[in-house]
Amino acid sequence: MVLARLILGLLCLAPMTGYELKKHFDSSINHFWNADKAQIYRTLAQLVDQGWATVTTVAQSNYPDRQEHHITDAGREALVGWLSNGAAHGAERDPFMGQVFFAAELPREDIDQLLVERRAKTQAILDDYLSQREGIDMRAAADRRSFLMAATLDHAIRQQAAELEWLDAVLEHLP
Amino acid sequence: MVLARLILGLLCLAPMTGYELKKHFDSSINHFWNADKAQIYRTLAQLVDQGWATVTTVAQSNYPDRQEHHITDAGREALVGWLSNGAAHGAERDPFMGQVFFAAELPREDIDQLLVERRAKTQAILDDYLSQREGIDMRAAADRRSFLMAATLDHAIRQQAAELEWLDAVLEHLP
DNA sequence: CATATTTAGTTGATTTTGCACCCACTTACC
DNA sequence: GGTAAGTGGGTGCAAAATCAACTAAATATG
Repeated sequence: MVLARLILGLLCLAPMTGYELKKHFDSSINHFWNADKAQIYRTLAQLVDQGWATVTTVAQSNYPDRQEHHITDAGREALVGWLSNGAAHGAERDPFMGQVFFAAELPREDIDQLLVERRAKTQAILDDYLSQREGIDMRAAADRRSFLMAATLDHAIRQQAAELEWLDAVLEHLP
Repeated sequence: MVLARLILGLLCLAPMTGYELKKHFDSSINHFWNADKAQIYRTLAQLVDQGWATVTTVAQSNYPDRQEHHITDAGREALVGWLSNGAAHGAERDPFMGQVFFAAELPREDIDQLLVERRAKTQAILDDYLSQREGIDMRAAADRRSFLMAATLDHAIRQQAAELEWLDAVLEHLP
């Protein structure tokens, strides 16, 4: 399961609660993965069952107890195992492309609307990624870890930019 | 469900068997969606239950009977309904980007290997898309339906090309 | 002549996902 | 002072997706 590995990756950076993991998914990881809260907690439980993580309850003065999850050596091994084997390069699912593929069933104005709406959303996402990118210290990107993390964001930026160009081309040439 | 709409879209082009649908997914649609055989047959059954498609058994001399699925008017309505509402623009899941994000756990040579392998796969996929693209009659793309279908392939080509450029940039600048 | 591959469809088990809830307590805002 | 948002953790359920096997006949390939 991919989600399990991503969680292991994050736990490898620091011990964390499910709640904190969810925040990471929604902020740092959102450009290439998203995860449901419930799924994160369930996967964490699995990781503990498998011996890839351990939990320690840390009491706090005001807030609820933290269920801090720590990666184990076995967990690190599993992560490295996943990283080393170049996975399947499949899936690539995009419902919007499905809509475009069959859009000829719509009247012309509705097709334009579909594309224009998508353009706005894509632009918004691109802007979001660009502002995330600005927040990254370029000196820090000299170290390999930060460089690679920033690189995935760059990838997302390139993808969104390419999609914008494509949308404009389609809007222009649509017969 | 997205799959149900995609199947409706294909049935809209011509009545088909589950087997033929699977072939379409593996050839014409593969650049933005893939579907399991079992799932296609189950979704077809659902479509019939919902009244969005009908089945007629067509006997053949040599081969097994064809369960030909025809879209109904209600099915066409459902398809158009899906096409008109600009869906959520979410998901964007890419396990490989997860591997890159955490690749710093690997020794330098293994990171290079990960990227180089991916480069080869991406190039192969791009070549495949490009050869599919060659097979498209440009005169036919003057009609709107063919244009839009070809456009989704162009999108995939742009995405793969952008990924290649990105991979090269990462390979070059990785500290 | 034997072994794949193609056509066509089906079943079962399991996993993964998504959605909607629920708890309890604290701090911030108007 | 009340209502929202944040911290932290969960449950239950259903839909969707995946994997693997199994049926069965015909045709193509070596």
